[in-house]
Amino acid sequence: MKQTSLDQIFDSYMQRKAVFNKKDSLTDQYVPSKIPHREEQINQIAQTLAPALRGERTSNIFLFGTVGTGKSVSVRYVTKNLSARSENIKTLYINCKMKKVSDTEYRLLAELTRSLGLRVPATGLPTDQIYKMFFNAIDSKKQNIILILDEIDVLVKKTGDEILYNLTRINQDLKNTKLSIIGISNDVSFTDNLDPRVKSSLSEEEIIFPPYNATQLKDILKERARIAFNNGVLDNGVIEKCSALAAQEHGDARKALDLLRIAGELVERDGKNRITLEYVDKAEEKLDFDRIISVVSSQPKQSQAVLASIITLTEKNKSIQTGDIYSIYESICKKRGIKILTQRRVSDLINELDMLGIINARVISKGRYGRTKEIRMLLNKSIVRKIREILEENYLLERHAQTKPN
DNA sequence: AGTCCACAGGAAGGGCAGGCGA
DNA sequence: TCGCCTGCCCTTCCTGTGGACT
Repeated sequence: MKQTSLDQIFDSYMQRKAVFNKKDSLTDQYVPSKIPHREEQINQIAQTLAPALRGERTSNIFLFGTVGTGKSVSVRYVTKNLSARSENIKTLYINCKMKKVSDTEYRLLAELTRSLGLRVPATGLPTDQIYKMFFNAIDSKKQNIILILDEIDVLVKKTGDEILYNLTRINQDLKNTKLSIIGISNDVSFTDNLDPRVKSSLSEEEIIFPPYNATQLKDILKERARIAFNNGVLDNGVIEKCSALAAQEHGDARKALDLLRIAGELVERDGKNRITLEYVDKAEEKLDFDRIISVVSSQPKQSQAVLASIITLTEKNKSIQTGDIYSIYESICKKRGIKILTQRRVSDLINELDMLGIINARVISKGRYGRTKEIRMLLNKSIVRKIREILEENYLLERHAQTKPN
């Protein structure tokens, strides 16, 4: 791109009336000064944690609710205010879903210890040693520590509940520090499979976060939009539309905020200064598109090869089963010189693609003809086309002679 | 009622890379 | 450098299974 055109872009950007005033307030890191429709839950959390102000140990709390129901933000809201009142109250927040950061017992303890200012190697130490390090780090002075484990269900599903057992018993050995745990789970039935001892000590208090309805989402968006955008930017009905779309997704406030933010970004990019309903549609499309594309691009080669097989079969419009995928997968690997994994492993890779929401895999029985998984592509044609391009670039699929018209 | 298909998916363990202390 | 520890990816071996067919 030539220098002049860059200047033009920057100049015209600066000349335009800005869409955003404070974009941060539409992200999920932002802790607003009030959180509509969560007063009851916030009070409950605050009452449970209040004894920390007197240096007493507080009950462990378990928060349940689907994605975007305000669990994390409510907890952060309370702990932020609590920490402001006392220097001796420290909050450790960790999201257990962070791949390669906190999704195993070792990594979780390492990350926690690191957040306390110690240097910890990424691997290499025995778990009991890292446990000791963590223990010593938190027990170094008289204080209350509130440990927030977000998406705790992901951790337990992956590594078992032993770590929770250890953490919930740690208070017996701590001399100075009082530790309490706040577990946050998106999976409502999560505690059913926990060790009863862990369950009882972890859920001394249980708080449910029901999904927001469209009206509640509207209140939340109004409040945030007031801070986020400059006056007169929003067209009538934009907030309502974002709320309605997010309400369809199990009342997910995060999605509602994302829609609003991306709509604003798209408007800015087009050099306009009004967010219209049309831009909400575009934002929704972009949200889906971006998520899937980044997921697919970051998949390892083997997983992409499996996906390439599925796309090949989808294009043939046949019903797709594990065995079909495996034979196409084998031929792709042979052609490209990739190591061929066993069917057992490929079966797991198929399950992973299912978990990512790219495909739908359902176990079916064909009676005499065996049991298998029936696989369906979940994505629409434009996304599949884009994925195809990515796989072509990675030499996992042949280039189409020409793209078919729709 | 029994058989049998084509897998599903659990359990155990091998091999590797990254990292530690001695 | 060596022995030991970890997580991760993968294989091998295995048991389980829904329902069409005999």
